[in-house]
Amino acid sequence: MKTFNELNIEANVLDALAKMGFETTTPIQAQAIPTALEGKDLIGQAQTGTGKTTAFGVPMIQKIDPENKDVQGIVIAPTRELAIQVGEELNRIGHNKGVKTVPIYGGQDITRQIKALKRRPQLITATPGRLLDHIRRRTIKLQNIETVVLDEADEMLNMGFIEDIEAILAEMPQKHQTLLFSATMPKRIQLLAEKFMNQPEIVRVKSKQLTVDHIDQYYYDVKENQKFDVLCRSLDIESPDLAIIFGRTKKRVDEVVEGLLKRGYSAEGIHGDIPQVKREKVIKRFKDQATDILVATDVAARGLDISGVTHVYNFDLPQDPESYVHRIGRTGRAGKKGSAYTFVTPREMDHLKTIEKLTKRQIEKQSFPTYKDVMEGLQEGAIEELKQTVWAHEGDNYREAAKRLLSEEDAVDVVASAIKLLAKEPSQTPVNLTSVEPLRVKRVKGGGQQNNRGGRGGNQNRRGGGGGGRRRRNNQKQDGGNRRNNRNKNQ
DNA sequence: AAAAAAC
Repeated sequence: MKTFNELNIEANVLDALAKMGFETTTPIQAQAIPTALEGKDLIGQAQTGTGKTTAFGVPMIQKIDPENKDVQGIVIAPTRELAIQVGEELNRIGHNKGVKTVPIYGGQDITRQIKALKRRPQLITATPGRLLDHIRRRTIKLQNIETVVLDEADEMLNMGFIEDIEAILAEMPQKHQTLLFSATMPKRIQLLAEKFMNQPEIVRVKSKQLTVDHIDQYYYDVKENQKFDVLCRSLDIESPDLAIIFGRTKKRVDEVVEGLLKRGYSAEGIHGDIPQVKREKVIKRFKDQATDILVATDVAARGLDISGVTHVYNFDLPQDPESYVHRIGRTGRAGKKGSAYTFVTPREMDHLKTIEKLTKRQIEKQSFPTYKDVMEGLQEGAIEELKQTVWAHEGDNYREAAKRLLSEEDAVDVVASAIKLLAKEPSQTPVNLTSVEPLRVKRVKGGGQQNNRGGRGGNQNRRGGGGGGRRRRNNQKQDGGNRRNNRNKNQ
């Protein structure tokens, strides 16, 4: 494993990386940084969560002349949140060098962006449409662009941005370096590379490194109308620190949020019809752990890097098997462990098999969570919470109160009552979801998938038995109605 | 058919 020190990175960038806690490189970084530093065009076939942003950010920033106040680099990303996030990371990497990055995306007041651009950032991270808008308004000038990065190129293709991308690339007046990152390399992206790139070097992260080894994957075999109750039970048993729940449609997301709120969970939703300002607030609250549960469409499936996400739920199977990998990649980040639970209705079982083939991992069937499981889980959690507070009361006057109580009541009864008080019965408020969208799967001819993953097929069945209930509960509910709204952060 | 994205 290589460290950043070995890669000819200039001191102040290296220093910034160290401050960010980055020492050893990921495979894509080790391969892409030296190539990009040589000034070569590069195609990086790598997925989200592999350290891509640093892989292109370091060479991009190293190349910048901080005395020059023109825009010297542009990153194009498929979603607004991603543009924001990449911008934040570039700002950190470029901080010591005095390199400024401004995110440019739709849904935000354009005069505000023009003001930010007047402060002369050297880097811009953008979504395609708004970037094009600025280019045509001449509020972003391209004459000194040195580097262009296309992030998640295949996703931009899927979302129909390819014409915008081509229009942007065609506007570039002079020679520049182009770095293209894509999880898959469909024909259309290859053509784009041929047209706009100059003898690109191809860097591939091996298939095995693409898979998500530290994420435990499970599925629940459910009927459509059981999903919501199973979700709540699973949340009660698992007690995630932070969870993301993916739904298939915007309406679906709204309904799940509403249902969760009705039952006392702390949840917020995000999708493309939510006003941009609210979207950013929702993400911020979730990052700050002020909200425990984020319910989302695939707008949040790619690239979002939120630390502390312990659980991902696929409330609905994703249409596109690729999307499954991206969704579950929101957990288990930075080497931490994560769990992914997928709800599968009987007619969707074939689709699940397709996903298993793609990820080369078996997704383990999880037994239906019973009410008894939930109560056991809640009780265990309550016991855990009690245990954590036991020593805290040493020597204070609560001990005296406890002695008085124990002189009157049976000790076991007292503790049992305490557990019962803490292990609040889950809300049974009826919730009825109406937005059942049947899954439509593209028919694929003769197995000719367009995903050239370069690996063998077949499952690598890595975990045999141990199908039973595993439970880890850390945080516990507080009192009454807003039990999930207050979090017990201190151990 | 849905999702995302420029006004």
